[in-house]
Amino acid sequence: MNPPRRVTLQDIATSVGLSVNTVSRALAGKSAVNEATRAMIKAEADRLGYVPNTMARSLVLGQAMTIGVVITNPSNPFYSRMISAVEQRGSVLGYSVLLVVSEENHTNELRAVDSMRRWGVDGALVVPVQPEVEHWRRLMAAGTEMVLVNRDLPELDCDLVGIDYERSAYEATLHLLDTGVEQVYLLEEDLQISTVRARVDGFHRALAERGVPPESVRELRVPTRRRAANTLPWEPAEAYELAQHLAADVPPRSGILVGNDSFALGVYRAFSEAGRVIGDEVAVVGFGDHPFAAYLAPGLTSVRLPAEQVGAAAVDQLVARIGRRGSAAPRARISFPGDLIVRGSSTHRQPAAADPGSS
Amino acid sequence: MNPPRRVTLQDIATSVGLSVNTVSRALAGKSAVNEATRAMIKAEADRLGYVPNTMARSLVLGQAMTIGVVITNPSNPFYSRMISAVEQRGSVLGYSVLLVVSEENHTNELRAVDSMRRWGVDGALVVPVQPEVEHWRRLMAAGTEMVLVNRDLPELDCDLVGIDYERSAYEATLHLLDTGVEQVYLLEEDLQISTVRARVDGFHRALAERGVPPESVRELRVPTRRRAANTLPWEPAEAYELAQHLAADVPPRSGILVGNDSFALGVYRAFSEAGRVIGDEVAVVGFGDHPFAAYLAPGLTSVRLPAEQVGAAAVDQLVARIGRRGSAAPRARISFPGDLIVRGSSTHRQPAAADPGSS
DNA sequence: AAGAGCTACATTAACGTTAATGGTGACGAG
DNA sequence: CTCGTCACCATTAACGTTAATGTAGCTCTT
Repeated sequence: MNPPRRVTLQDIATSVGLSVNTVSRALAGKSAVNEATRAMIKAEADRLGYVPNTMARSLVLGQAMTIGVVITNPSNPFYSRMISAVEQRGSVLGYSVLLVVSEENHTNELRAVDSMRRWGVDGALVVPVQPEVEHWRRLMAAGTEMVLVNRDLPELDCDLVGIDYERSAYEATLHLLDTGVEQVYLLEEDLQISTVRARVDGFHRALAERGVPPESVRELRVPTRRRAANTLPWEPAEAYELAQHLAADVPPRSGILVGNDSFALGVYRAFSEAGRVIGDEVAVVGFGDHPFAAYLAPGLTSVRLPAEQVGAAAVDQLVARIGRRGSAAPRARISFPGDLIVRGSSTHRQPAAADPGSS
Repeated sequence: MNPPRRVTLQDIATSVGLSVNTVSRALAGKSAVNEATRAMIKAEADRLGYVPNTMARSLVLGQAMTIGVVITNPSNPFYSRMISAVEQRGSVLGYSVLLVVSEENHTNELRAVDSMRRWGVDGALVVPVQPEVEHWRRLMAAGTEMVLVNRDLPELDCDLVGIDYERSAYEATLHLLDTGVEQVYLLEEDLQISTVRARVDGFHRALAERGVPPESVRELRVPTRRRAANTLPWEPAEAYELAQHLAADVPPRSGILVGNDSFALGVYRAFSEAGRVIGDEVAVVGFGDHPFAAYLAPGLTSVRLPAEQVGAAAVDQLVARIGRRGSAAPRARISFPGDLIVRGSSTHRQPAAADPGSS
């Protein structure tokens, strides 16, 4: 009834009457083993149901064949898609994924660093909660390769794989202005992170380029007061409350750029309740192209983010770093473009498009 | 420039002039160590920046202090919330999380089993892709404790922690009937999994209890032909196409129970485009209470699922199993009730409720 | 035919940790 | 004074794997 003891190389060795090392080399496909012997050993290994012990192997090889992934919140569609890609790509390259969820919480980040160090992961993919960097510095100082994902930490000398939010916001804003809006609003997350900063920059660049006067622009931050422990960090609820005031004040021919599609949900509801028509008198553009974006009425114009590409590229970059350990390669910054998907929410004075959205 | 060699017990031992074992016992808080000596050792450990090597410890202790989590798709809000809870609860109990994403793909499940066995995880939390069980049987036979989450595998003698979908569907259907609908539709996932079966059962029980005649009922399966590798497994697109036909045929005073909220998105769009009013002539009830449910127009009535509770309970159950290894405790089946959140989509002949939804 | 070189295996050591067992000095009891 | 006890620490072995080194037997050379 006791759990069956695991089959080891020793078991196979005893069974076939050879040494442990020969069995190891045979199964590892190395030379200096007679092919007939190798076949015999492999057959016996199969028969006994041998599975190599990764812990023991990692211990002696000095590499864990594991990458740590520190994510803020898997409920964010961007990150959930990214996790899938990371796990898939990692497995192709022979790496397992050790997951830690920070929930935008600094204490959890410290826990993550501790966990990574204890396991001796070869590298870590990190979506940081701004702005502390000391713990990450410790992790890197301990010899763990690290790649930031999506969010940058300017103070940290570390690779970054993410999205060109500045350009995406720039293009989204231009699109908003092209629809003929006269008043422009920005609804952003109230977080001190690089992604928000980049989107705000792109927003400003577009406004400057088109000579939009300051009085035609208003920037708002949606407070991210967390309600419970396990709620979404970017609740539509917060945006909804803010948008209720907006729905009462906003003049016709207005455009709203929202930092993420969840906020857009709140805006939709607030404006709908106020009897104001999105896509007609008010244009809305979001970020993330969440699964629901194409199915709202009207469809939500949104910037599609290549989360899978980001995840796969981040793994590749990290594994490359692991490969050339120690060599102080210069900091890499890989960014992917967003893709503006135009739908009914930003096609003024037109009925909602029938197409679920295409690039 | 080379990565700094990791600090080991030996380093501390040499530094303080004691044996490795004494240092180990001192740091482990065990007896047979002078308190003054212990303090001195701890100080030196801190000074050198010692971090215990989990691999080495796991190897000698014979337990990995790791639980494997095999999830089908983190983009499903239910699973993403569950992952968070699992990771959090696991960390409290001292367990790390090794994540594998199956993407509803059997090959990935085989890969997951292999990974779990190689790592020698103490236990695994599994959301299975029906209906093969052989590989799971192998995993359990190898001594890995296992708990199924959300989806059951009747053929497997294994704990299950999930949702009482039968009861939830029963109640949701009763609610639908209570709103006065005369024709009832069921839109379900086309998957051979226990959750779908349970919901269908609950649906039928409610119909039977109210004596709804067969000609007033229609059951439809939304084909889950995967479009690309990394799309959602339950794309609203599939439901949308199906609902387009429905929107043309469905008589007034109809009710539609959909297996998940993503499908509801497709239904909303199809009916909206057909000029039919949800919540007025057609009632819709979904499953999952996805973040967008409260923000659609009208708000989507949906069954809220306690994903966090399921995740935490699954970890607890697994850890309990690990604790009493080998003792063939009987199969446990823990299920949590869903919570029907009534919103505008199922309040016939009434304007959309102003409240974002409460239990 | 003897040394060189090769093949095919065995032996030994190491990775960092914990558990089991050994040993030494101080102290108290008889 | 001697023996046992206890506190404290050292020594040894073990977990399962891989790498480095050792060795026996064979073949090839000259």
